[in-house]
Amino acid sequence: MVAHVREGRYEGIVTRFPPEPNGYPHIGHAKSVCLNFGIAQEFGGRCHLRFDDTNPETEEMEYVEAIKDAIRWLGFDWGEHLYFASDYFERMYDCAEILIGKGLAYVDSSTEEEIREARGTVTEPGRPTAFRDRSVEENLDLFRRMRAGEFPDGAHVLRGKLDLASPNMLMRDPVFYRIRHAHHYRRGDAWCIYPLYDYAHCLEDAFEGVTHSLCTLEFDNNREIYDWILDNVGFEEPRTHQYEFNRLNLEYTVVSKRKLGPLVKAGHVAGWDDPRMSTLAGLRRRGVPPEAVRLFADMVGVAKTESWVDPGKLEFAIRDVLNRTAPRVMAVLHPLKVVITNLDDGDVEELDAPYWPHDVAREGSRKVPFGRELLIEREDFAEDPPKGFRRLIPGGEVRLRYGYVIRCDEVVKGPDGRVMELRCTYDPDTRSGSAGSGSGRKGIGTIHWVSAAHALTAEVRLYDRLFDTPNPEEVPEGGDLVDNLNPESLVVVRDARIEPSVASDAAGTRYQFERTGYFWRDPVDGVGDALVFNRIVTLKDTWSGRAVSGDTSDVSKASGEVAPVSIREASRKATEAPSQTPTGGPRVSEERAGKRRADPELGARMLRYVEELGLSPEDADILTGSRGFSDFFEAALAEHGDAQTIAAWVVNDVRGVLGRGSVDDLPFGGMELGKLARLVDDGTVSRRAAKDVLAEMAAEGGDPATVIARLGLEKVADTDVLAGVVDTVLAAWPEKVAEYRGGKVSLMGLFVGEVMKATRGAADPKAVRAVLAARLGADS
RNA sequence: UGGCCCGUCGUCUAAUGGCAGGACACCGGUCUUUGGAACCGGCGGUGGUGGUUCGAAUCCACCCGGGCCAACCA
Repeated sequence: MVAHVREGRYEGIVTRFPPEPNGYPHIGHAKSVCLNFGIAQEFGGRCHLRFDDTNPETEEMEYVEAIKDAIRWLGFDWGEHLYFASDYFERMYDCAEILIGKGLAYVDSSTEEEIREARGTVTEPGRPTAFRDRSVEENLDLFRRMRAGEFPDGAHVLRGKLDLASPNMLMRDPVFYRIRHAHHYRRGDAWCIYPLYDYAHCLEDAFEGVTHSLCTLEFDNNREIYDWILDNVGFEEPRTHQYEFNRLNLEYTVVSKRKLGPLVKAGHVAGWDDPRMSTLAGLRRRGVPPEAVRLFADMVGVAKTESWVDPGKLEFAIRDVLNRTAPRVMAVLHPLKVVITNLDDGDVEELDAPYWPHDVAREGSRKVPFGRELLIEREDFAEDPPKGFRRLIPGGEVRLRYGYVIRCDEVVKGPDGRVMELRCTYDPDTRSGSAGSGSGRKGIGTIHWVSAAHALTAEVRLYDRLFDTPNPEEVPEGGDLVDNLNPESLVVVRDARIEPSVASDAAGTRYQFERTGYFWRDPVDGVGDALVFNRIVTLKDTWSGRAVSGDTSDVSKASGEVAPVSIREASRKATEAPSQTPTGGPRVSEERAGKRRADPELGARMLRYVEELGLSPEDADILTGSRGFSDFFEAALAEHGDAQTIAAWVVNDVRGVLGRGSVDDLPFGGMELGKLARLVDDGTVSRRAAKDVLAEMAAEGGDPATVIARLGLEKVADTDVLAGVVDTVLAAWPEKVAEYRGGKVSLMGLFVGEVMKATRGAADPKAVRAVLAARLGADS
């Protein structure tokens, strides 16, 4: 795409996000949205929002609104470029008539079953149905009557007339239109024929002037039809082209409308916007800031390899954003009463507590009341502390965040032995920020707290991942997705206590509850007086992780639990399993062997290449894969004479420039290759530069000597000349030279490469290496 | 089983045939009135075997592994 922009191939970049409005968008869609809108932004182009609503049976207005909401929430704007595929039905219809007129589409009156059956399988070609050879007139007539509503559902379809024997199943006369007397959510009953994806999508892109149509990997096979339709309808270059990227897979979650829906229906979650859902509505309700989703999309990137992303990455993105934007307040989830014995009932001090830690450059603070009765987190006290415990213990001290150091003098227990209350004394000289605040108490822990008399009671919903296996969709025989649900994905704490300041905060404020995580008020259940908080994400916790791995490893071993293996690694293990046993015989392609059996002459050449010419069986195999290829080799050999050299050129380099084409399409023949090889031998051109010459010949044709002259690639092997270039290069990379002399010999490639670049590939690399070695070895 | 796509640190992702780099995770340290954040350091990778080349993650071959395709869904 960068290349397209540089070449000026398109006037401007146009992308599109093309959802079907048949469900709620999820985090996977967010990746696509960020990609499409992000590219448009980056290249100064535009991105369309287009609803791909060609299937009247599944689509609803509710979903188009949900999708628009989600995109706006993510922070993107389609401006005036809002489109609906259903608005293009008339134009699509016209295109179909063009195809019919060209004899490239026909009305098939077979049943669905018959068509499927006649399509063949991946190993057997398809065969025509009885209607494939209808006349243009008959097809046109039938198609018009299909539109007019003369036929019931399924009576006819319009199919492209492509190639029933294509190895690509999608090219075996795909269905373009089907009859559906269904009510469309936007077009009502205006149409009773509806186009299918492969037919419609490329046209939609083309109508809108899209330049880059980005879709997920599984549409790879569809690209062939995409191009076929556009070419045959008559769209000319520069037109839209399809490019594929990897869809987002997130471990421990499902990213699929099809799988998400049943969870909602069965009541395993509270709805499409349940905060545990991977829907954008769910993420949004949970409190995830949109900026974090965008950051996450950037972090995972795009590629063509199927990837499974660790949800820890999303969590990192969320924390990264919230750390900078969420004010700190204090809340106690599991309260334990602390009585400050050297304070009287009426003693209340308003302590100043900044909203931001020292490393977040923001201003602001609130008052937190401090009095005789406090509440601290139950787990911040331990009668029998583990090693390294830095919180309150009997007789020990701890600092109250923004307040004083207290000492635990007495532990009061109930009849059942449960700790009911801690009786402590505070040290008035240690108020946070005061002169004596740190005196002699380095290394002391700090805990959060609230004043019992002033704290507000709140419900806090602690969310965790919805599933407890990396790939929830992978279920054993007879199992169900539901079996993989994490039973602790939601823990509700009903009597948490929170400092009173939050009552007056703006709606939508995201907080950090110090030391416990990021939270915000649930936008549905937490409005008005109802204090209901959702945990957005925990804080990173290096302590409990350590404690857990230390304490419970034996337990998990005993219970037979196996550490979850990542999906990628599992597949790699499978790769390694079969031992690599190099077979004794030559490795030849079965396909080419077949061709040789069919053409005895090729078989004979194979034999001759190995026995007379002394080529390796592998090379001989490739060279005899077809008559054309073999002829090319022989023509080159006739010109040059050395079989090894020519074989290497043909096998490794000619095939490289060929791409998908055949040698017969090359604008030069074997003879020219032979000449080129001779020019390498006689020192006219370096082998390296000769590759560039070959590429040029493949692109423009021509005689090798002429191309060399035109490109100015005559070999430079003169030591003095090279020495000059070498010195220039070394002078430009002083620190690399030092590293090289320090032992990093892999840098030689860099130097050689730079010299080659400076001479545009004309230098003799062997000579360069020699000069370089001399220079770098000397004066060290 | 035919065709197509894809294999780079545990994970995600870079590297016109020329320095295998970044991020997350993990481990260690510094700092710290959040066991947070920040900072510093460490661990760790080109699926395999051959070939071409001065030089291969990149080009060629074979093998291994993964994915997609036989809806009148998208």
